[in-house]
Amino acid sequence: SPLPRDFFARGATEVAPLLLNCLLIREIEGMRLVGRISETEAYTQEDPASHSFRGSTARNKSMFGQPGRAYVYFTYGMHHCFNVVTGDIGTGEAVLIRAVEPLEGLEQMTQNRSLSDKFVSSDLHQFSSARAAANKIQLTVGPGRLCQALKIDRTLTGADLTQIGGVWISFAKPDILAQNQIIIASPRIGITKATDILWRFTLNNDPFVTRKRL
DNA sequence: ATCTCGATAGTCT
DNA sequence: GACTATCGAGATC
Repeated sequence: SPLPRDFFARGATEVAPLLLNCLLIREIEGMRLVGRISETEAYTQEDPASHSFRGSTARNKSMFGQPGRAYVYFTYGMHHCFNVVTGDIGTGEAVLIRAVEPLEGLEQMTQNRSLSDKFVSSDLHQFSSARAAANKIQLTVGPGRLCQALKIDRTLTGADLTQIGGVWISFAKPDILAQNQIIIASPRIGITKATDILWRFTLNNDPFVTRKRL
């Protein structure tokens, strides 16, 4: 079931770690693609690294809108990045989803990523091999990669993530506390400002992260 | 395992 | 005109 609006109506730094292990669900063309969120980053309005730092613009205005909706931007001329808007209306905050573990629809994700059919379909049979894990990482680990795998682009900006259908987010599975997992905070990736702030969140011993060294 | 670099187009100064 | 919340290939160790 979807996370409620209240979940997102808090600061990005609070929401970002809580999104770990929640399910990102994409429903498109009669298909259902599911990933477990494994890496997030918080961006706030007072944060020089944030798109919202210099105020609302045509591109980032959804960051200042209703919490629980999507902000998807296009960068480096070829990649999309998927964000979850947080905080009260009028505050420019969001959580960047940097990686998920692919759970459902792996064959479709493989096609969306333009990877060879053998690449993942062989994994379905050799499920626990190291090769299978490495291939899954290629599928959805990285903000640009997961958007390509889940067919997420700018047209989804403003999509309501608290409502089933299109793109939405479901409660954590498994529950972080129940699993005795530890949340790790580390510097955000790919930015040049505010690099000392530890607003990137991952779980200990989770292989579905963009960098092993933290 | 870690690095360097090029691709490519939208956004903002 | 400069920069970019990235990725993949190729070089180098």
